[in-house]
Amino acid sequence: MPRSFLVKKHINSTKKPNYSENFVKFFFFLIHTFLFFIIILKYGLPLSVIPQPEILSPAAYSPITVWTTSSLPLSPLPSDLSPISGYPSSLSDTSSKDHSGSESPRSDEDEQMLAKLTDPSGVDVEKFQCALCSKSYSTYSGLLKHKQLHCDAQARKSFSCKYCEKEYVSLGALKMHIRTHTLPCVCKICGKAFSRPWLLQGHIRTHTGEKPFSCPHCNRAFADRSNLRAHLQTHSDVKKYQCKNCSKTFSRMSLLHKHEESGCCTAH
DNA sequence: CTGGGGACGGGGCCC
DNA sequence: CGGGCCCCGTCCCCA
Repeated sequence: MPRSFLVKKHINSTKKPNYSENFVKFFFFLIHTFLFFIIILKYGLPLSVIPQPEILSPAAYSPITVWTTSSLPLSPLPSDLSPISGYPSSLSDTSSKDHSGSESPRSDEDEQMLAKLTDPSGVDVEKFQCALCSKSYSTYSGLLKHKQLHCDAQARKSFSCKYCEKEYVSLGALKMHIRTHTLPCVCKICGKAFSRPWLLQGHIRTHTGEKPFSCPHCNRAFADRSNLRAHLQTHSDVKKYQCKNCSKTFSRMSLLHKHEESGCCTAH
């Protein structure tokens, strides 16, 4: 039963691109582009005036881009979707804070603007719920950060191994896994290959006879820490693994499995 | 058959 | 992001 925390879980088994989501992004891009030209036509095009916040603040967009909690876009606006520099940068800020909803002081203004953007009347701004995991946040920014860090990442990112069928949620985890296929660490003595340097080190001890892990209860020594740990169980009165049927305890899970397979469980 | 040792795999955590 | 180390676990072998 190998642990596989990093193995990607197929939340909705989507390796395919989300075309509907892309369409929504494109739709908002068109709206923003259209608004941008409307503003240019209305106020002219002196470049020094373009970033005027009273014109280009998100509040200026609120009559058009009001997002209710039920119609929020599933993914954050990409930076290239924002046609103006005055748009709140926190929308695409993945580097600050976690998804717990606690906000940094520097983003308070953005939060207020987002609250206006979301609901100018100030009514029902406490509830921003993730459609995937139902977690709620008091601000839209909090919801965005949550989705960027967790749910969207889980749903979108998929790093597949080219040697087998495994998928991982992070590139680092995938790279680490690929080493189990490429086996870059080779023993100079016998030529055996390993995925990681410390595995090779442990193997070299089988050649040198080095046993750096000593038992404090007897004079035995081991080349592998895990083997020492298993050995320590033999000194313990309380064995770690217990049979549910006969309450007999074992020092190793493999011994418990053997015991169960030998018929203890079926005998009861 | 059982208990224990040897060797090793793989993911997580920390720096 | 990568390396080193830790922890948990498995498989095989032998007394």
